[in-house]
Amino acid sequence: MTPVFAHGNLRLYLLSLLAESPRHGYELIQALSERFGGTYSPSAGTIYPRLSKLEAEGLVTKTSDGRKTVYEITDAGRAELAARESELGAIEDEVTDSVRRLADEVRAGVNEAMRSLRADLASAAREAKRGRPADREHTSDVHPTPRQDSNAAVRDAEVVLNDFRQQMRTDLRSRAARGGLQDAVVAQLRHELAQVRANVLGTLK
Amino acid sequence: MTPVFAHGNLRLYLLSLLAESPRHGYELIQALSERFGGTYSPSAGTIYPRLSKLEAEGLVTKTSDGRKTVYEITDAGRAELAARESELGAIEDEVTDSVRRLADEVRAGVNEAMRSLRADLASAAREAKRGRPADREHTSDVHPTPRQDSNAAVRDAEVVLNDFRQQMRTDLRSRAARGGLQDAVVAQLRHELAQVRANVLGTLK
DNA sequence: GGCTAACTCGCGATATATCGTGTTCCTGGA
DNA sequence: TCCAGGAACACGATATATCGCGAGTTAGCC
Repeated sequence: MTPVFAHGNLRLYLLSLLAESPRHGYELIQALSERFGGTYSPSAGTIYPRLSKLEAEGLVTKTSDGRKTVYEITDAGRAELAARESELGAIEDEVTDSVRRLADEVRAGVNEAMRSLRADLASAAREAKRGRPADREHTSDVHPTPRQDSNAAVRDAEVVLNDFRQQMRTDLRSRAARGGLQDAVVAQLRHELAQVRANVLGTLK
Repeated sequence: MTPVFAHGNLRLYLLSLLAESPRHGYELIQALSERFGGTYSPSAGTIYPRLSKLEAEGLVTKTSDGRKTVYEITDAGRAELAARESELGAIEDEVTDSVRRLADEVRAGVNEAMRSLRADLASAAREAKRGRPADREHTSDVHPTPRQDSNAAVRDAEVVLNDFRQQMRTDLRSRAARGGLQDAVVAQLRHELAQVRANVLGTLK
């Protein structure tokens, strides 16, 4: 993965941010993210080691303040910054370019497309292990293209089933909370659901 | 945003993971992510408070080991888990459903589409300024108040509901796999379930 | 029995820090 | 002058912990 900041550039950029005002680490991450339209969010693993280094070099000072750690630029830091101010504009342009390229890659990426498929696979694996009849419906689908079109009906059915279960649960629970829930009701539910299943199975045949 | 784990479910699920083997917090996050096909990755802010709570309740123990903090289930934890083992299957299914729905939303989402645009806007602004250029499963409370009696029926009902859902799902999916599942069947299912609910509600009154 | 105030919970956001990998840069010796 | 080895660097992954919001649940009062 091509880094957004080239060798030494982040160091200088952090210094320029701290020249505006003292900040703590997380604020610097946010500031960077904001400056590049939310597209680039440097990870903590990028920022904190750099800040430690800057401190070791005497360009910033660290002040612990409760949960936060405020960093402040020193005179030496300001001097360093002044000496290399001309580089800053170029750095910003470079970063903007990198970030734009990254965004394009993400947009074209297939990354997100397989998520629901993977969820199905995981659940199928789990069901198989539990000894239930595994429903391997999607496992043969090699293509990342989601099966939602061909299976819209199945999906609808799942929503129907799930909603029903949620509602019944709420009903029964609130009933149990005030008064008791008789076993007879549960028996009735069991019976009626068995009936529903038989009916649907009949239609399918 | 609808939570993936319903009220109290994460607590139980974490316990079940720790029953398999002691783990540290980050491992639990990974384990959860793995179980749901990488689709659901609980944040640290979800896991650590829950672990602290479990520790305060005496269901797990915390052992600091260098950079890591290993959590281990206690006998009390195992007891709690055993008492509610029947709920685990339902929880897994629920989570799978939630996650699938979430994935569908993301897939349909426009989120990523504006990124590079925003990067452009941010850079333009900068140049201008530069002057030129699930439901509720719950129940086991924090306080070990034994009231299993009123809950036994609810538990039974939950098992009934879950089994039904599981079976119907398998039925419908295998049907969809060989031939098509007509919308009419889904409509029928919806209708019949509404009827069942009305009947049960009638009995409750 | 009904209502609501208090409490619990899931979770993203906030906050910090280290480690390992792959790359780039720089320096001293051939 | 060239180039090899090491230092410096950017960064994702690893690791932990707290805060506050919104939604769900319960307990207690009437």
